[in-house]
Amino acid sequence: MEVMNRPTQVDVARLAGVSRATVSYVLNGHTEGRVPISDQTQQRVLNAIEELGYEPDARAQALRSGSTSTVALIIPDLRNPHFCEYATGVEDAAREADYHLLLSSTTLDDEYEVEIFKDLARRRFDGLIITGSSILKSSEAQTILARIRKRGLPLVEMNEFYGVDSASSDYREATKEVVSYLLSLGHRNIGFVYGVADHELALDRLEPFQESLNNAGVAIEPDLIVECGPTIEDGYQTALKLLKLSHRPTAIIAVNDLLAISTIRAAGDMGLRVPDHVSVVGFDNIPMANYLMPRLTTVTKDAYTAGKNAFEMLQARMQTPDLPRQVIHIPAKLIVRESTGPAPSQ
Amino acid sequence: MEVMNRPTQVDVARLAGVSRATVSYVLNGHTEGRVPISDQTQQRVLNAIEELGYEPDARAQALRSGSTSTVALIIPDLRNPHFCEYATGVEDAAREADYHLLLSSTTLDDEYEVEIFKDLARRRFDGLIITGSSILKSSEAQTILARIRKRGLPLVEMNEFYGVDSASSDYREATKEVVSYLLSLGHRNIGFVYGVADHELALDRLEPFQESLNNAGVAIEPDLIVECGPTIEDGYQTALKLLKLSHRPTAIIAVNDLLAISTIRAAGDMGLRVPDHVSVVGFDNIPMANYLMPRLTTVTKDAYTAGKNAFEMLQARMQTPDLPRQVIHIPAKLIVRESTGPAPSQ
DNA sequence: TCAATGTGCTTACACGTGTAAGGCAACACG
DNA sequence: CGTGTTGCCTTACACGTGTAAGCACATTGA
Repeated sequence: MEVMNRPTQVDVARLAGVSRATVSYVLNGHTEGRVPISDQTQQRVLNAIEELGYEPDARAQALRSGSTSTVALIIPDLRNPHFCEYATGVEDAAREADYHLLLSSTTLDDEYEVEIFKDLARRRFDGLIITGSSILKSSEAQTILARIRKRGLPLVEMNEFYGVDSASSDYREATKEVVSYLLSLGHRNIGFVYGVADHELALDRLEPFQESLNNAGVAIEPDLIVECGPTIEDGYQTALKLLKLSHRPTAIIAVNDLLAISTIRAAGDMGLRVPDHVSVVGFDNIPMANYLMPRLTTVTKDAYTAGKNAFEMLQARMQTPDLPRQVIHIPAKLIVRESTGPAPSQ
Repeated sequence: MEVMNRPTQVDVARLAGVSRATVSYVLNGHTEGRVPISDQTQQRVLNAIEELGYEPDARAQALRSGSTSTVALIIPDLRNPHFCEYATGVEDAAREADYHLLLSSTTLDDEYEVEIFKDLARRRFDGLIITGSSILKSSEAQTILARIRKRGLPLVEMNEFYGVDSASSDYREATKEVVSYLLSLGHRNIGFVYGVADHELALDRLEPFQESLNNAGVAIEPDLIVECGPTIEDGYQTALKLLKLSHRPTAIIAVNDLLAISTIRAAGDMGLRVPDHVSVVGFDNIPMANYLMPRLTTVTKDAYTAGKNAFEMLQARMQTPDLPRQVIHIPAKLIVRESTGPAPSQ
């Protein structure tokens, strides 16, 4: 098949019998004040455009105007519905503002993270949203980030690791709420499934967890806190391990809903019912949490509006770069459903 | 904060005391054969690059070279794990080949679909992968698509609606397998939750379903086939409706796993146990299907490798545009787990 | 009648890059 | 000494666009 080059303004101009600049003016609607073009000529140009199926070249426009109408989004894992929610929020907001989304997922792979980030830096986009900030640990990535910031490129982060704009919703307060809720149900042996790609990423859950137990005078068993990978299977294996302990936990907190799902499954496979024998709490309130068996007790973080907020923030910064630092905290709170109940008397 | 323009080759050249072309040659490694550059000069250039933190401008490169190293992917819904799997496959393959991903989700909204598509057409990318082809129904979108194809832009579709390259995995055979499996378990009253954004999108499940029942001499009750929206909640409501029928189905097929999840939930809310009272089958085999309560009987479609395949196909086409039409069928087959069982004797 | 003001269009430059073609010195060979 | 040849670098064009500046002509006002 013959590859046919797409038409440019030159082609349109030739067909309409005018200069290329005229085409550009017609396209951009500068035909009123500054550079008047007669209705007749405009019509000829428009006809030619129609006939050739001309579409402006976004690359040339980007080069010329400096703006790409693209924002880049880096998320840790496309497979986690939570981040998809977030991405959807960003995308919808971006679409509304006529921006495109350049999406990269680091697929939770440290090796690639820096690579992706470096590669992304070569691209031109008008703004960048970073979620899982483990990317930024490598010194190489740090250098690039410093450059980006120096250049004044709008940057929004989901967590609050850098001094840039952030639409964050940390789970600190909510985690305390979770723990005191479980304590009030009589649980004293609480397991913690810490499945993350990067340790720092979920400290807002681990730290208040330990702190709350301390404050309540409950001893923290180190082997009840198990660090593992971020996949469903990781969560499953870890939960199995926890439930096989001699001092088996009566409640398990998983750092996200995905892991909570496989924790419930693990309990089931050991003949334990949720919540009768074990209570399970997740985080993120992914859309399906309310449709599972049992319905999942979890912590909201409206990822969709968080994503929307992040983009809007980015947009504000793009419009007025001199804005003071923006910070939004998105409130998170415990949602009690069916996966938690009183500690078994035993 | 002062917005600082990023350095260009001109800046590097000035600092290194050479011409801009020299910088370009050093950057592209043409220093051996065609345009030799002395080691000393190369070093000066590299130092200047380092000092300024120069990174080539992807826009200019794209304009100059004609290639954007970007492929666009349109998926119907970022919120459905199935499509996320697919997107992850595409992304991984793309990354490996040093391509970027411009991701658009139509968010299942007809109004936006055409808009997105038109908008995307203005962008330059080296290839396009389309999944849910309802986009292509509007005549406007058709025109654009025709142009794209005429221009010879590599195009891969997931379904097989257009005569282009396709990495499809239709569910026709697998659906027959599902029905005969359910029939063998004694089910005669089988419900069908048809939750899709676009009717055509799941005909590969509806048609063989009806056909198989016909062939088996089982009457098709029209009210057992319920069309609904694609969200979890849609599936939940629809399943409730089905289960409240006087001739309540003993098995329900949902067109995807997401809807199957909420179908199971609906059964639970009506006091029906799965699979004892009702059997449920989904499609797509999303990663969590094997971790649900009960584990979901579903139909595989390895979305991840499907995505990978789609990209590889696209790449083959990009490298050699004259390739004959490529078609891959990804095999799909029934996976029996825990959500199906013998029809209740009643 | 002649400058001043529109009107309608064109010519020309810039954005940052890749690369063909050309120039200039040094050196080898007859 | 004249004529390649080689090594190193520069000048110049092209990609497709937006827009400032300029040019030709008609119309107006004194």
